[in-house]
Amino acid sequence: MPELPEVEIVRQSLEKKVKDKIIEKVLVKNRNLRFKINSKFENHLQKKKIKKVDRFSKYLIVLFEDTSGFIMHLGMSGTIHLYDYNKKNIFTNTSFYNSPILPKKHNHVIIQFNKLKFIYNDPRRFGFFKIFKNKIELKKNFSNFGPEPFSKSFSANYIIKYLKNKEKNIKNFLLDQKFVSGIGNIYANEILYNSKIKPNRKGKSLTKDECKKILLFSKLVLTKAIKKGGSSIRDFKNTNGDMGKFQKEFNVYQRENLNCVKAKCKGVIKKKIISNRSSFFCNYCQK
DNA sequence: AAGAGGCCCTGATAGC
DNA sequence: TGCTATCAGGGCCTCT
Repeated sequence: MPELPEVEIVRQSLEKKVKDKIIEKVLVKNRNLRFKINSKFENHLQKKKIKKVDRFSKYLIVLFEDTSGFIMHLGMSGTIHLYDYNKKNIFTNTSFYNSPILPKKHNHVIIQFNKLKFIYNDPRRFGFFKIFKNKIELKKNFSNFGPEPFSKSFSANYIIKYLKNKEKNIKNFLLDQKFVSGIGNIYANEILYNSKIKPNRKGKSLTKDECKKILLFSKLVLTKAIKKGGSSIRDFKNTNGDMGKFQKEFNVYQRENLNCVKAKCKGVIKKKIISNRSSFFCNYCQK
């Protein structure tokens, strides 16, 4: 599920539930996620009071009062489920619903608060948890990352300079977290559609004007997605509550062979695999 | 050294 | 209680 907008939605709703709560008990059922969960993980979390839930790129950052904490990544299939003992309901990062049904398989990490249970579920196990002792240790994790699209340092000049003389295609740059942090496959496709640039264009082939469009639409598409509650695709058919709504606004993603949504455009959305990821684009209005 | 491709893993779906 | 192939919102590692 998670690109930057989805992770931000999770962050907002998770923080409301766990802020100022004290961790009573931690149970790791399976340490073998993307990276093996540190053997000190349980002790590190024990009795800590949560000050804040932060986010960088697609990473959630749970901060304790003593400036230590842990990083969480949801990978491709990670979901968070919170069981509220008072309200007897469950919040997940994919939807809100009242049925007290929790997934049965793949519940790898359980964090117990007073009257609240946090469950991390991840079938594919591409997600991970990583503890940090202080701010410096936290920052180290992101030292190789490029700016987020909203950051001031993600500027037209930065993009122009970065893409100069580069052979790699622009789609891969948008997915490259060293270039820009937080964009994944859905939004890369949508940003390129809005910018009217074909995904296979080489970095060095982009004009200054096109670089400015990349800048503008990176911000715009992600902002709009956050406002819409992110994108919910697949696996939500059994739930009734709030889902993300941005999937209704996809212009190209998963729209293979459909007509371009742009008025008067005669184009058709094509699908092409670029670096093992599906790329969708209009064969007419994207140049 | 930049860039392409393989791979980690499970589950849903389409096609046979 | 069919089987098999393909694909999925990520990103690290290896090879050239």
